[in-house]
Amino acid sequence: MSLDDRKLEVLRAIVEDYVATQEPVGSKALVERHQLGVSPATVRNDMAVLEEEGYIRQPHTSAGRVPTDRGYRLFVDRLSRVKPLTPAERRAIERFLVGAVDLDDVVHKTVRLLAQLTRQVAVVQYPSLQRSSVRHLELVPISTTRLMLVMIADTGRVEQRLVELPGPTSADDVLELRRRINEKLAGQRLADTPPLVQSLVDESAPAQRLMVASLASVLLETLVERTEERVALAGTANLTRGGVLDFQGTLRPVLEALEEEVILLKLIDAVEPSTTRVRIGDENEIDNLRSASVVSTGYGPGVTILGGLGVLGPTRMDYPGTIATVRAVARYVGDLLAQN
Amino acid sequence: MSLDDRKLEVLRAIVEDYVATQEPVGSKALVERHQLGVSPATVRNDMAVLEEEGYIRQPHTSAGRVPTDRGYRLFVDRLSRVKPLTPAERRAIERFLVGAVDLDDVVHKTVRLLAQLTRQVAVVQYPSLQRSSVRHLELVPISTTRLMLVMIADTGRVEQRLVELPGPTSADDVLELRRRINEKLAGQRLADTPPLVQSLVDESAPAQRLMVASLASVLLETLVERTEERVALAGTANLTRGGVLDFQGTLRPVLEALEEEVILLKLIDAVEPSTTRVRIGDENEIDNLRSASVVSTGYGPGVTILGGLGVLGPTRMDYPGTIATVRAVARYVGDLLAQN
DNA sequence: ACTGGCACTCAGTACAGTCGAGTGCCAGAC
DNA sequence: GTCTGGCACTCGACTGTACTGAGTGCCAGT
Repeated sequence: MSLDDRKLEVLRAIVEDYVATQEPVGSKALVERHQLGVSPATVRNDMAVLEEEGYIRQPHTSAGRVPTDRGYRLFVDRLSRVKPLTPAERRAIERFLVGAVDLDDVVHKTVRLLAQLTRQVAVVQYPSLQRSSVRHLELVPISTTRLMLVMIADTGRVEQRLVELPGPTSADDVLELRRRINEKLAGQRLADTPPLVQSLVDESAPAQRLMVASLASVLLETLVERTEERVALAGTANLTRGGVLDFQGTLRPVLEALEEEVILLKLIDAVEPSTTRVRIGDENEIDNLRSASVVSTGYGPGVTILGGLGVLGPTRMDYPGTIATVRAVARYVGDLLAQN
Repeated sequence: MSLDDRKLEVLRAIVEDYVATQEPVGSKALVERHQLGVSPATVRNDMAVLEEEGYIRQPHTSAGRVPTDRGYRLFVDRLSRVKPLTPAERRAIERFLVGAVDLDDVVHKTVRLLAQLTRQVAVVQYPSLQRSSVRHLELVPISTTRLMLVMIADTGRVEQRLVELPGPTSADDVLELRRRINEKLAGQRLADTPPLVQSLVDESAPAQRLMVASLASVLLETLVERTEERVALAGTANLTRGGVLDFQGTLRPVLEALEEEVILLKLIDAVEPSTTRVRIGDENEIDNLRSASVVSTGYGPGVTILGGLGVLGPTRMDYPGTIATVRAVARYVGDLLAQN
């Protein structure tokens, strides 16, 4: 059965009012606040149908209606247009990078900006290594049997790892290796490096092969296997807005989930820039976040994806506004990083 | 007026019971649970005195007593002995570093361990740059007018910054500069570098002086001015233990405070290893944390301080246990970092 | 100096009654 | 067929009252 236009209009009104007031909304209040052109009784009938279809529900008899996850879903998909940003928001975004000196700085400023604008918890992934290229590899001798490997990516990310060598190695050998390694890998996309690293070992003089191999294994780990991407988080204090009502009484599970980097990454994992993903309540795979919604998107110059970012809040959130902000910030950060 | 031994014993009993049960403790329950050897009536008299002196208070008439900040202070200073760690805790600490591959790893594992053992919010500062030495400086050309400066400290910390050059610079010049800069700075303590950096500029050929100067300014910023130390945080979910009772009803202010790195650093700023600082409730300088307590100490090999670490929880916390754990972890991390 | 006894206080709980927002349903109007 | 006004009904929220019991302060007695 399909819903006619007025019923959809009623649903929209319910979502908007509920998001604004955080209180179940009744038929009378609804006709007063919106120009629906019909009487409360009619609205009641519509509500009954909407409830039957699972878009809204009553917390208890003799209370108003509240949208369900499914109701929000319909609202997001068909009933909301993206809200244009206010000039103030626009200005905030443009001003936020003043004095952003390096990648860390950009990411931190971005995540705080996002948290502040949306008044939710914000998550920003560092530019993914998978999608970056090697700019330079540096080998710094720590002792005769230890090296520090430093990898600089074109996105500005810097990763370092300690390498234990199988035996003493001369400074000259290290220098020579450094030259070869850069010759081979600089400019390559990280995803393409594994065979190159292997060839590096194969082409080594027998005397050095062992040493090169131990370096190579750390290198591979750093470049590829250690997919563990980094993320920044801000705005957890926003979880306490709206009292204890959201998140069914306790922040516990939400805070726990936010402590796990793996979970954060799942929340915002790669979506093409220009598309925005909205996960509402139960749609979340993570059990602890069944009472939350996540709005996320990818960022990067043009259509390439460097990483993801997004916000997390109660299902009762201002979806149009949040989506608009997340998109705007993502676009801005993408362009900004493209400049470097 | 001084308190006789039994009154102190009563205070200790109150603190211990309250921490365990989180409920105001009355005179009857007290004599039942502790061998005080006197009757409830006597205890009541003692309580009246303790209350008059400000060590305990009644949430309301006809309720038991609750320790005040002042009461906890006395308890910590004079009534508690450091609780020995359980074997399980001991094992956990010893096992935590398995596979810690670099500094980031060590810090993250430490902060999680600390949060888990104390069941509080844990904060760990990265080894302070101020107290580190330069191991190596690397200059990586990005374009003819841009360099990336990478500084590797002996503690394993790596800092990077982008440098905009005043004009095109050849690769050879960069290499030469790299050599000179390392010759001058490698092995030096960061705090001692400013005059050396200046001399580097002064000794440059006039043609290069401008370029060196711009590098030098970024260098100084990175090494010294940018005192902004890094911290890691874990266990915020622990704030929700004990219901909404702790932190007078709302986590808001606490979560807000924890978002500010500057505040976190203040919480755990340098105390000599081997001393432990305890700040109880109102003793905290930060208004948002007036309902919390912080236990912190410094870590480092021997008596040198590399950084601070600590935990934050409700004033109603298990001080002896927490203090013991914080100390043990600090000592362990200090030794661990000394090995590198 | 300690104790037992006693009157008192007051948060918490349980219960009954009222209020009102909101509903579902139905007969009638358009 | 669709909408509306009317009406009876439900039930959470609030109010007032009464009761309970943990805990107290004080005092007279040992």
